[in-house]
Order: sequence, then C-alpha cells, then structure tokens
Amino acid sequence: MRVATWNINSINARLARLLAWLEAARPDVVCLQELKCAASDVPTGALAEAGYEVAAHGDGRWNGVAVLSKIGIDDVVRDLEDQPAFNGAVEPRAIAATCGPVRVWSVYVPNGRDVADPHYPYKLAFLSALAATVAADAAGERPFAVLGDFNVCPTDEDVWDAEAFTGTTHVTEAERSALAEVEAAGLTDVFPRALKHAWPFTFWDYRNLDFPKNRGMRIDLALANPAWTGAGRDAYVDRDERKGKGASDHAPLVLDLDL
DNA sequence: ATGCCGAAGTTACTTCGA
Repeated sequence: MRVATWNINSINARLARLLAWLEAARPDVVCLQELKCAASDVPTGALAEAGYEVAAHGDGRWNGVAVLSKIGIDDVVRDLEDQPAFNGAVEPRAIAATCGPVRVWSVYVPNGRDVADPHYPYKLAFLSALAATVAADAAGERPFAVLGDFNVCPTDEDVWDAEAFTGTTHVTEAERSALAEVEAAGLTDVFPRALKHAWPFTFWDYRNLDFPKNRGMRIDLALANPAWTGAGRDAYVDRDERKGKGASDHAPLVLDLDL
C-alpha cells in the first residue's frame, strides 16, 4: 500500500493539481495539512469521485488537516490530548484515523515564527503534547505513523544553508529536542529518497527562486513505529509536484509499504 | 529549465507561512 503526506497550502486553490496527483500516484492514504478552509468547505464530492473518503478538521483560516483514504476511515480523533491553545483557541492541527491495516496522525506543527514570539513556546508545547498523545499507538503492534509538516529540520543537513538560519526557528536545539521526544515514544524518521539533488528536501519557499536553486528544507516527516518500518518498501519526495504554475510550496512525501 | 510569492479574509489591504 501507499501512504503520503502533503502540505497542500489550500485544498481548494490546489484541487485540480491534487486530483491529478491522486490519479497519477494512486496513494491509498493521504495526510494533508494547511487545508486553509473550514471542514464544511472541503471538496468531499470531487474527492469521493476520485475514490477517497475524507476525515477533515478545519476552521477556514491558516490551518486545517485531513486524512483521505481509499481503504476506509475509522476511529477518527480530532486534536491531541491536552493540545495547547494559542490566543485562547485550540487550532485544527491534528487528526487521526485508522485506514485498513494502519493508523495515522496528520499533523501541522505550529511554525514558531520567531524564537522570541509566543508562537515558539506554543510550538514546543504542541510537540510535547504530540509525544504524549501517540505513545500508546507507537508502542503497539499495529503499523502506526505520525505524518505531516513538523516545521523542524531534524539536522543541519535538512536545510539548504544552516548558517543562514542561525538564531531562527526550525533549527534550534529546543525544537530538535522536542522532535526527539516524539521519536522517543518509539518512532523512527523514515528517510526518503530524493528524486533529484543530494538531499530530500520537502519545502522550498516561493520567493527568490528557491526551488530552481534548490534552497529547500526537509520539514515534512513520517515518524513510524517498528511494525510500520518493518513493512517499509520505499520512500521518496515527489518533487515534480513542486514544479510549475499553481504548485504548493511543499512536495508530497510518499511511502510504500508491504501491507 | 524547476523561474523571481501565494492564499485567505475582507474589500485595498493585512496576516501568515518558514
């Protein structure tokens, strides 16, 4: 089976490309982030015609997450246990579902904005809540993974120029420690193949020719338990989806499993 | 060439992303 995660950067602005990609790549399960629409505005009809059931969580602003599945969606959970609020609101950044033989979380970890911004401790608290929420499933026998936009580069190699990011979010020790805390629940960062260039970046900023110059970051991750990694066949970043007019600024991360 | 930011909310800009 094939499982993917993709920060779509507006599911409605990207719908034609999403449908074309679903038809071409034929994933069984897709975790989406940054829907940028309310759950009621998710194009469930078009996705159903493409063969996918949808579980979505969104409020119409800059967040929103979903799971698409061709193999069933059961036991849907919205929000982390004790998920921290920001400006008084628990934002729609996490949704879980069981799809056939696997269980997945689709997560959109807060950006952090700046190390001096309240968004930064919010990001760290979100990752801590994520670690606690997934512990039981991570330790289970069922193939399980947390997929999504983590907004953390696990190592300096996961950003095109670590020196250029000195003192900024995404590369700090505290963020990497918070990510390691999630992995300590029993999950492994499934490292994908790059289809071009040396490193499998998943995000390139729209500005400054960052994609043609390969100024990327690897921030979209799949953290999987042993039952999942034991069934792993392949993993790659579909960078072709970053090309052309109307692309998201993130490319899909695709995982193939012998399940 | 992969090409110089894009989307949403609100309505001419602002906020957000990383």
